[in-house]
Amino acid sequence: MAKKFYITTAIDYTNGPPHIGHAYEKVLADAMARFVRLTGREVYFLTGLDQHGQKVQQTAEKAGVSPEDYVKKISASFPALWDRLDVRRDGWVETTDPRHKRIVQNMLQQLYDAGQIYKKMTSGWYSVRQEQFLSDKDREPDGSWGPQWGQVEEREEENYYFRLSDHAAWLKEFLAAHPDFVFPANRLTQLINSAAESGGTDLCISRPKTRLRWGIELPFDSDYVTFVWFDALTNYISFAGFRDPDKGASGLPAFEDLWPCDCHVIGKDILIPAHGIYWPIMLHACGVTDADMPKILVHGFWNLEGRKYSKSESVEAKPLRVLADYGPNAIADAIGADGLRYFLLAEMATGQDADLSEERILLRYNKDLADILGNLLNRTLNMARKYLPAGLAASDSDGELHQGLRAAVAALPGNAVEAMKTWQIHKVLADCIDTARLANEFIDKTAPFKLAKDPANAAAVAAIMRHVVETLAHLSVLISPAMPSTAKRIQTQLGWAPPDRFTLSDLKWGLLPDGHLPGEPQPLFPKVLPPEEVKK
RNA sequence: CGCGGGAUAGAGCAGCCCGGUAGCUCGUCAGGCUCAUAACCUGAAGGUCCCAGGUUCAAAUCCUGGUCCCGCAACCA
Repeated sequence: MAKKFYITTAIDYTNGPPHIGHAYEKVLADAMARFVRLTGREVYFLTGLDQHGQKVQQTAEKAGVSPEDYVKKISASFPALWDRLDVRRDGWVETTDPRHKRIVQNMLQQLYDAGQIYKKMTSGWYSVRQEQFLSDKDREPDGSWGPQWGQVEEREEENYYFRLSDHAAWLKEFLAAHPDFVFPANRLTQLINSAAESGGTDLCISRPKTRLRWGIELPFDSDYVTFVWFDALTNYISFAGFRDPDKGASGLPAFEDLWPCDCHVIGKDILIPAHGIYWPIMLHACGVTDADMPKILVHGFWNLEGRKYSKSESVEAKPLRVLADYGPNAIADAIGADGLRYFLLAEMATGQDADLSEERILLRYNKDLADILGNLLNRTLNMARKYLPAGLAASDSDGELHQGLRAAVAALPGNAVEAMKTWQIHKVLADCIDTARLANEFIDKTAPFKLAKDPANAAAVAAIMRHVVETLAHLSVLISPAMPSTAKRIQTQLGWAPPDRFTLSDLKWGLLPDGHLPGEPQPLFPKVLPPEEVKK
């Protein structure tokens, strides 16, 4: 079998319900996966949850429940949201999964046997109240420990360390030789600089069970668990079927069909050091070759209303008029799952930061989706049914405006493929909306609603309607990675659907046959207006 | 001189790599249209492209210096 396109997201930490950043990353990866499928390639999309760790243990204790029960409860809210948002995953990660635990222990044992893991005593400042060691970052500006830490004392602790330093030189060479390891390029630069400064430090990979019991036990010392690095990063490989002892029976995919991963979709906060330094070195130390290293796409962050509000002393946060809050569920309540997907994907240039504000959310939805795209479909179907009761008809009527629209539509698939080489999905969407604008202009300028008054213009009207309906059919396919259910709704109304195994290269003028009768128009995106604007 | 990003019309952004009339969306103003979700289409006003130098026939774009904003800095998500 040909290698599938293997795409993953960061796994979400289950110490709270999902927020907009979680949703963006999953929607982005899902749209990428759908786009690649549309080009005809098989895809495996993996996402899931990081359930271990100190914060979960502490939060659970505070709530008076076991970590197992707490995780179970919080974990459910993630897949529920992904279902709602049409995030179609092929595999699902839960780090408490015994199949995962087995591989983590296998890798740790291998590295231990190879002398890559050793035990060392270190000392540091420990907060008794928070049950954690503190770093200099936790100090107050004057160097003291803040009152939130309670009593702070110097403590000694023995832990296991991974010989990161052995591989620092390899990593530098690897990064220099593989500029496509990280996208966008500026993130790679940052990583290379960061790797160049690194060197001597090894990575602490354990916690004594006295302090943290909620994790995967070290296979060579039952008094310790491993945490975050070997626990979470390894999901990309364990759930891809790496060293699967029950191949075929485990329910995991065949590793050779997936690896190396084509794209780890992650946020900019976890590139350095986790995904850019630890992860490739872990893989390298376990014997993964340079040619089999994964690739990484780094996306930006959503800032809440320009982040100015939290800083300025005038704390007057803008009151929300339509949204209950800025959580993904509240936004989807207002503008639908595809409305949210569209906003997230269109508003953020992949890799950059963007602002989250109610104003922008409503603008994107009401303008792009309702006025431009939705209204285009609506007016088109109304006219088609009125003027072409016998369905689409052949016509040799043509003109510059017709040619212009055809040329714009014909350019869409190629432009989309080009833009998606660097995952610029916002460009694909902007292109689609621009084409819908052009179709609106085409209608206004050719004025079929005037021509239709005289039966002598039948051929001209037929040509115009054919052009707009074809345009809409093309657009429905091109927006489908970003808005899968909207694509289906458009196609239902058009009375057309792409046949099985339809790919982008099949997207050519002439999708709809003569005699085709478009369906009933239904508003795709009802306007969502703030209360004071509904007045009339 | 720790690293990286940003500064372009009232707002949000593109253009910068590969110099050549400063562009898009929203908002504002005026007009058109009526098939359509009070939607659509056309036109206008609005900018010292952060500052100061330099290179050039020509700089938003290239070079140097500076200012301000944001993020990250390798033992704990």
